[in-house]
Amino acid sequence: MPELPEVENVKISLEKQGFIGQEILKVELLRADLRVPFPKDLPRKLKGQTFAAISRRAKYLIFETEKYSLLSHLGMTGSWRPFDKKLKHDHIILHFKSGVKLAFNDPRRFGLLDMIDTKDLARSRWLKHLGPEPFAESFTGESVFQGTRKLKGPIKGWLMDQRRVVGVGNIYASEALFAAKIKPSRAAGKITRQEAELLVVHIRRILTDAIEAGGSTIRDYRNSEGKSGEFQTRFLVYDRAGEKCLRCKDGVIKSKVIAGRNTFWCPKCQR
DNA sequence: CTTATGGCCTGTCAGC
DNA sequence: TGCTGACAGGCCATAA
Repeated sequence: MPELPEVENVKISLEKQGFIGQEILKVELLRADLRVPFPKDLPRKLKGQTFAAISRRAKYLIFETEKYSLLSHLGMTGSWRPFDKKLKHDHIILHFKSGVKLAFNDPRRFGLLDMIDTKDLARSRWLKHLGPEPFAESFTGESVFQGTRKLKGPIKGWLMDQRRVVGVGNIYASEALFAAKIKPSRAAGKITRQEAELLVVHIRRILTDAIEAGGSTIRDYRNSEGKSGEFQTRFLVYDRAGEKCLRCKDGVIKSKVIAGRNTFWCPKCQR
């Protein structure tokens, strides 16, 4: 579900609600697993710890304590919210010393929770294969150009491959390629240096705008205060199949499954 | 190494 | 009003 802007907004909203500095008194597990089993020692390791920071790496949200980190992935439908009353699909509830509680809810259960020693985070099985953050200095037009040479798969798949660059999922891949005027089906290896440069600029711009707009809500996404995003009102191609292109006013937006997911583009102004 | 595919789950919506 | 099938913002294992 959530891509980088959505996860970033969950992080911001959790910070805003004062979850940093909260000491965990009790961990209430309502089931044994999500995408993978919860570590058996998860409650024992969390109990007595205090959240020192909440961070994001790629689409992972990480609650850091001095010793351990609770790493979470929202999958398609995961959400964190201050616990008030039990809802269907609540899977874990953290009880804090202040009396406040925090619940993780995930209907489809594509999400993930794991406990990792904070010092080992970057080397963990979840984070070690990840590519650069889109805002990292190392992510440049030149690095995209070099990293795509000779690849035959579609550029859209490359963008969504978290080993290449993180945080871009199905929606923002279509939007960024539209902005850069590149057809999603084009072989990654055929992207020119100039196009790679444009792509980086637009990925950053779109992600930045989407973060500021509170992310995109198609259906499920809410931040931890229950607020929907607004960026879905500014999609230029995503979910617009059959509509006139908003840029060239001539092409009709097409859609087709590329890299395993529905993809949208303008056949007239994307090459 | 790269790329394609299937599977994990539930909920919702369109079409019958 | 059901029922069925397709589809949904992600990721991983597997196979070719």
